[in-house]
Amino acid sequence: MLIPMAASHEPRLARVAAAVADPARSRMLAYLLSGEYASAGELARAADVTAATASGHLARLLDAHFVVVEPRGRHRYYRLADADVAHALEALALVAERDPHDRAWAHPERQRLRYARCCYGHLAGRLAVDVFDALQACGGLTARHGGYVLTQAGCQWLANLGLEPQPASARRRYAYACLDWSERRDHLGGQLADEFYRHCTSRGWMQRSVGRVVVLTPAGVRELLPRLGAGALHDGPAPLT
Amino acid sequence: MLIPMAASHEPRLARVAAAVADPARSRMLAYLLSGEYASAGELARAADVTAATASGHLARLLDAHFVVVEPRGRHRYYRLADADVAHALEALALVAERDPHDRAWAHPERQRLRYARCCYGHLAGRLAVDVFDALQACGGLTARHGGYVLTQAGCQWLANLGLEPQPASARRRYAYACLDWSERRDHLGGQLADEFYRHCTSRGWMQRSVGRVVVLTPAGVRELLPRLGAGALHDGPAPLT
DNA sequence: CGGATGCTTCGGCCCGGGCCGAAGCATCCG
DNA sequence: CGGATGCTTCGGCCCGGGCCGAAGCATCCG
Repeated sequence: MLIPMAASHEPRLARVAAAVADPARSRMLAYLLSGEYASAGELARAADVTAATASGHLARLLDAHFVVVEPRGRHRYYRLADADVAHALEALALVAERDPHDRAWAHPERQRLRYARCCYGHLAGRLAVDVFDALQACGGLTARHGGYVLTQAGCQWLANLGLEPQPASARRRYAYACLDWSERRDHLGGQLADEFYRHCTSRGWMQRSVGRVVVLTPAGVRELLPRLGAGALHDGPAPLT
Repeated sequence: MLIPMAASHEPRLARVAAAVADPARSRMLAYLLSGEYASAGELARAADVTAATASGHLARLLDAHFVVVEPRGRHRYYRLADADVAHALEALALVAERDPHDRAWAHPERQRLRYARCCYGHLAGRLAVDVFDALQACGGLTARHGGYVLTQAGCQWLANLGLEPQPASARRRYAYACLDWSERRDHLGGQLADEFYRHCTSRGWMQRSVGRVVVLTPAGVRELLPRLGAGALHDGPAPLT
């Protein structure tokens, strides 16, 4: 009332929430959140409804711009529309899991997802937050037009890990803070973060597992973790699958 | 299906989303998001429903642990339950506002809220993110048991602003990354952040306005902004109310 | 080319939950 | 103490939208 934005703004908020506020749709969205993409039939099974019902729900999720679809022959593959949607879902899930706080995260699959996962070509999760923290703690990054650039100290820190970053491409953002939904913290995104992730996998420090899960290898535990400040060593899940 | 967590986890996600997925409730929540706390009658007016209807909705929001209530005589004052709830609402609002991207933020009230506001005793918003960035860029913080401690460089940076921080209290967290919903970035929370905010207000660099809004004074523009890296100077709203 | 497969559209059923007015209860205030 | 105020509880109305089976359409594959 006092704040005029409220009147025009809130119906949209309700409409967006309504897209999630159904057991079948929420199961579909959770499935996509862990899994990346899925066909309509796969989502129908995940939501435990008939294909007809699933189709209606998917039309609604498309309409709300929660998912996008790519037809491939007689299949239609759905995935979450963008990082904002994934973030909103995870923020809601955090509220949902608040009370029995450890229960849901305690599931091994979800715990691994929380520790390290892929996020649009770069690393996300607890491990990625630790990397970002370590890079910032040594003064390795300075803010520059809405993102970051590496300082001398930052280059040195990466060189110690054997990574010599490419020059910044003109076509994409070099480095920016990307919200980490599971940690409620930032990690690094952009060209530099992609290079870092590729470096880690090519050195065999981590490898892609099912869905978006990334697992740390023994080599990663030995060679990467010690570089990441005091908190990083302790409480990841068992690094081997 | 593949991921067993889905089956047990998602109904709760739907239940939480359902708490928001109603025009009247979403208007109430948005009102509390900007405004801090409100009586049942005030929320009924904000949601444009009768007191009876509002009472039902508020019971439901209480049940979902979205709000908490404090009775004060014949009034009952409601506020959002915690920062997780505020964050989830704002994450949903960002999805809702995605398409006509600048429209909602363009409202002056909301723009000021986005630039600087109070968040449980410390500063939040774009300005707070800039402060956090500046402190990290100079290597002023090191990660320590899930939070941060000041380095020598950090103490120096604060001393340049005239702030000599108190020793850490045993009873609360000293400094931690607090998710900034409007910026999708972190800012600093905890004892240190509270001291920083009090210092800024006592120096007259900023002052509390309506609701949670904090406005920067000309003194703040002159004495605080120049310390905050290159990005901070440019695009805040007009600092004077 | 024709059956199988994947998905959507259409109709019709049903129910959770949003709405209000009236009544009830507690607090406040003159 | 008694009327006014703030809020909730109770009943009863109504409708949006979730569900499925059947039918329809496109693609695939032998």
